[in-house]
Amino acid sequence: MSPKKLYATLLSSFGPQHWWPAETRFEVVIGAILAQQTAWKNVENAIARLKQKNLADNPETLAAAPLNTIRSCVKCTGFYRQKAARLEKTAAYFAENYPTLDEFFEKPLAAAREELLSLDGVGPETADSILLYAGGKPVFVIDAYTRRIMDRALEKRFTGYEEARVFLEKSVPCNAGVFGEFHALLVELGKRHCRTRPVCGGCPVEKACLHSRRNQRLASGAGAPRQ
DNA sequence: ACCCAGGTGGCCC
DNA sequence: GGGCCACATGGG
Repeated sequence: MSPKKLYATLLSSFGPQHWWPAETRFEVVIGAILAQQTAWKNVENAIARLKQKNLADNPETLAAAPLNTIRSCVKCTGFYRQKAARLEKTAAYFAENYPTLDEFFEKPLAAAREELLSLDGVGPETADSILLYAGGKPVFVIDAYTRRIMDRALEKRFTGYEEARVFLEKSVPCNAGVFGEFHALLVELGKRHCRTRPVCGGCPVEKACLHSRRNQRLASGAGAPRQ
């Protein structure tokens, strides 16, 4: 199946996902860091706590907040000592250089991307999430779901992040709205299927259903695939 | 009592 | 480039 076909299939079965769930650009930045290796529900919780203390409004206030306060807010997302420190440092960087974030996103894409990647705790996926969902830049976000689905549904393997990104960016119209929707749909597919059930019925993309490590193990011999 | 979650950085070969 | 580890809470 081609990526384009996969996109069409997912869009018609799941409908638009309206990502990224955030009220401001800065909330996207915060959420992108907090969402690492964590269920989104925990991120919502953490952002709600930050907002309650008015710490999610702008980089300055977050940068000025006591580390322990940030920790207590983000504890529910795991890796909370790391994440609190990285949030504070990232906030300090923007507060110092681009207080409103607007000037940052006016920069050329490549320059903005490199700058994000230089921040502690911001790797390729986090950087691209910020560029795409906060900045409206046409970059495709590659996450674990996307890789597994590419492996199994498209039977395509990539050597690294960049190769996967370029491939997906070329697979559909180069448009931030389309990229964002496609990525959100891939995550939705991953979330709905196969987390608890090795084989799911009614999946719009059957081959994508065996994508977790556990399910691959179950499917590849040891366990008889049940139905 | 496991396994997994919308990763990243450090270190090794 | 690839493999392994630490980071840590919350839900299935």
